[in-house]
Amino acid sequence: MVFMRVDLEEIKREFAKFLKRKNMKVTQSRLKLIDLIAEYGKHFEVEDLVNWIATRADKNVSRSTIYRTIKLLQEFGVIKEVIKLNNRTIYEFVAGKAHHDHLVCTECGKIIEFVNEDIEKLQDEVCADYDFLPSHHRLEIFGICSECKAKG
Amino acid sequence: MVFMRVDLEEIKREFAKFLKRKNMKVTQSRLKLIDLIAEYGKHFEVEDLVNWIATRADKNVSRSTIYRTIKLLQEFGVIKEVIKLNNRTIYEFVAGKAHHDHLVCTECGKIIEFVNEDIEKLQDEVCADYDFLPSHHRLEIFGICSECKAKG
DNA sequence: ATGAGTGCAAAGTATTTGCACGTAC
DNA sequence: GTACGTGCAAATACTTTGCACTCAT
Repeated sequence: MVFMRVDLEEIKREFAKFLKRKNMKVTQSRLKLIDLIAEYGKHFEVEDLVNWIATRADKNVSRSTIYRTIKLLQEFGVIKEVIKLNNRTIYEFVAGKAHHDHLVCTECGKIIEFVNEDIEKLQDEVCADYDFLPSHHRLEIFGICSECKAKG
Repeated sequence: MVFMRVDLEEIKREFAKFLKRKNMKVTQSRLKLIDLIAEYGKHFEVEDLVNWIATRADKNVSRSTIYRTIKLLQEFGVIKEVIKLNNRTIYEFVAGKAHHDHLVCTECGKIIEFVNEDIEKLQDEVCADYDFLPSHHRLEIFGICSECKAKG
């Protein structure tokens, strides 16, 4: 269980505003899903999340609604697709976190986050060179983590 | 039609060696696929490639063999997964090319390649900091390209 | 009240696999 | 000759969608 430093209630209030701006309804399911994702943990795959939620008799949200809401939460910005490896997509709950990139251990699957301002700056320079207007980016470095390296 | 500067025959000879090293057979299909991918063009999605190949009565290779061989070609290093966007995977024929990263226009789908040695160096530094042994990486910057920006 | 949201099951995509036949070695 | 590779069709995995019912406004 990971405790988030962010205020979930605050996120839900902001999400409600976001929905209203889009003339969409503020439903129980949509708000519940934020709680559920926060409780589930930081990184997740949709399928695992769906199965986990299915075991919780109290807070049922269906597979379709989960998929539909995840799209909204991505648009809202509280969730991001972070890793695309093989055919798996790993999402991340990023509320209140600065942008960061990832080191992915191909041995044990561990995901290490890092921030490097210089890399970000260089990316902006590259974009400027190509007259390209960046909206977001994804940097994944695959390899072997310290622990797996030690194990051989 | 993109003309490759690399020598396809040379690549096929090397791929044959690679297969022999793995005690696998050097088959017509496996070699043909290299020609077909080179002819098809630089960036491709498997499904499009499969459909295009299906139209060529002379050089048929089945969907299963294409999927199976693409894995081998990735392992061999002549093909890379470059973009993962939505549920599409775009592969790239990278023979004889230096490593590079991509700017992806979310408007028109155009892919611009760039190389930035400084970014690569900084990545190595990050890995060193985390005692992480990198094998490869993928950097995708999404945004609007110059032309689409001009169009509004 | 009414139109958007939900859950279900069915339909789509993309990819993998089991099996009988074909081919490289 | 024999094991590996291939093509086919079926299976799998993930995601989307049509529809009847429900709920937010």
